[in-house]
Amino acid sequence: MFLEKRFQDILRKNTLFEGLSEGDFKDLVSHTKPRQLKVDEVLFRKQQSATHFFLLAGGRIKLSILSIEGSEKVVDIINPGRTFAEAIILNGVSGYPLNAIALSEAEVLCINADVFMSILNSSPKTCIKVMACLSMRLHMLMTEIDRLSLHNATYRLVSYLLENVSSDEIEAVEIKLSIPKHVIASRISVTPETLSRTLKQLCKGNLLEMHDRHITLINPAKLRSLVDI
Amino acid sequence: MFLEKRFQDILRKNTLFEGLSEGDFKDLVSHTKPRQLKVDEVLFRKQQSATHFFLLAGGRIKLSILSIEGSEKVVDIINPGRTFAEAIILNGVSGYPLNAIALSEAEVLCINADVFMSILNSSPKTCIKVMACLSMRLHMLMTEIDRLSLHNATYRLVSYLLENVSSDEIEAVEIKLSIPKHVIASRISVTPETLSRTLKQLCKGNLLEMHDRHITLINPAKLRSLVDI
DNA sequence: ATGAGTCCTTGATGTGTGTCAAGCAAGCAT
DNA sequence: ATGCTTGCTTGACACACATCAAGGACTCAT
Repeated sequence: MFLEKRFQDILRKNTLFEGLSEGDFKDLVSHTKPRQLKVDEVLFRKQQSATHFFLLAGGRIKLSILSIEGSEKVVDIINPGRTFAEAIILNGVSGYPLNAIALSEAEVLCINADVFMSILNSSPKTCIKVMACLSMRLHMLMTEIDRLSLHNATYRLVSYLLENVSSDEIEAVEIKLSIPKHVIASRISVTPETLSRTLKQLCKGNLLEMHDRHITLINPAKLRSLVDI
Repeated sequence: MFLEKRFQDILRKNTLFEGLSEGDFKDLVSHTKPRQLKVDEVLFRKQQSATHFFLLAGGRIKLSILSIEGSEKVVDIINPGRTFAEAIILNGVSGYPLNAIALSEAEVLCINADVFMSILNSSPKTCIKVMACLSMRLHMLMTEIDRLSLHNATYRLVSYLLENVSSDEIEAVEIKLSIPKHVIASRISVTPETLSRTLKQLCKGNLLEMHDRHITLINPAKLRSLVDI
């Protein structure tokens, strides 16, 4: 058991592992390695064989795919504490279906897929936890499809912003964007130009204020009413 | 055990249940009821409490959500043999996140969620199967998001059509659409008008022929090259 | 200081797709 | 036959958003 204590704590806190027996957890820990990433460093590429899944300990990571013309679409932005690629290893055979690239300096825990699978095979309780996690992610993706197909750029931007504040916020809130705007643009499937213009429009409508990466939601309730169904 | 033999066979063949012990399977069967649906009949509505999930034995069912203005978006079209709503019951508390409505006369098997959950709790093997199923669905949703955000109407239509033919088909293939075109339009997130125009364009480009609901893919390989990344 | 490289903004222009409106064909009830 | 409904098509038009092009503000290396 060589993994630093702080990493072990992070692992233990994650929903995926909190149900594990002490023995299973030790087993998992002994097969988990930390890895440091520099900005733009690639954790894994599409098609690469999926031997591990990951827990982000620090920094930001983008999951992205490449279109024919070479333009990049950011499918998801991973924040610290979240696992990713765990859905993929359940399919066993195939490789990663997308790229994982560091947006900033980052620290990930690499969890051995085989070890995790053998733990699942012996513990229904963990299985249920994992399934709950998967089905939550499914639900998120469904709402994402919802957004993409039913709504416009303003809607997508506003709901992205609102994800970053607690849902009962009434007062004005300031958000500090931790990633470049063009990454957010890709995340919500618009061009950087459109994002810029949409933000400006919202400012003009007195719904938010903006200074560089500091965005103040002046009236969260009103913004929420824009996107609620 | 009152369920008709043919229904039991359909259940047994599904990947979700093929790993079950004889005892568990009998248990499940005794809590599974068939249900007949007429065209446009509602199996369940959004928000309704999720007590069952389903296996389609015959006919077609659409899963859809409603936008603010009342327009409908078809999220998925279920074909016979597929289970649906099983991801939802893992979340326990909440209700169905979408509507399920029959596109034709249909026959569904209604599987009791509680019984299934208790089986999961005792059988890691089944858990893994379910997880594989969930993660496959995750993967499908991701490619769906991919399509929606990276590509245009033609792309989405062509890949929808290609889903209906085996992937090694070289010769011309005829497809008979089993559902109205406007449902397909909603499925691929375009209006019926756009679908009509796009089909016409593909005809003009000698990529397919169309007579009512009979569509002939003249050159599947060329179509595939349109959508492959 | 100077130049190069990001990141972001802004304007001009183009285009894909939605919207509105009309019409045709087929099926079905009266 | 007549009218009604449903599914589909077609044209005219509008608009959201992408694309192209340029420039400003900032950081960093030299």
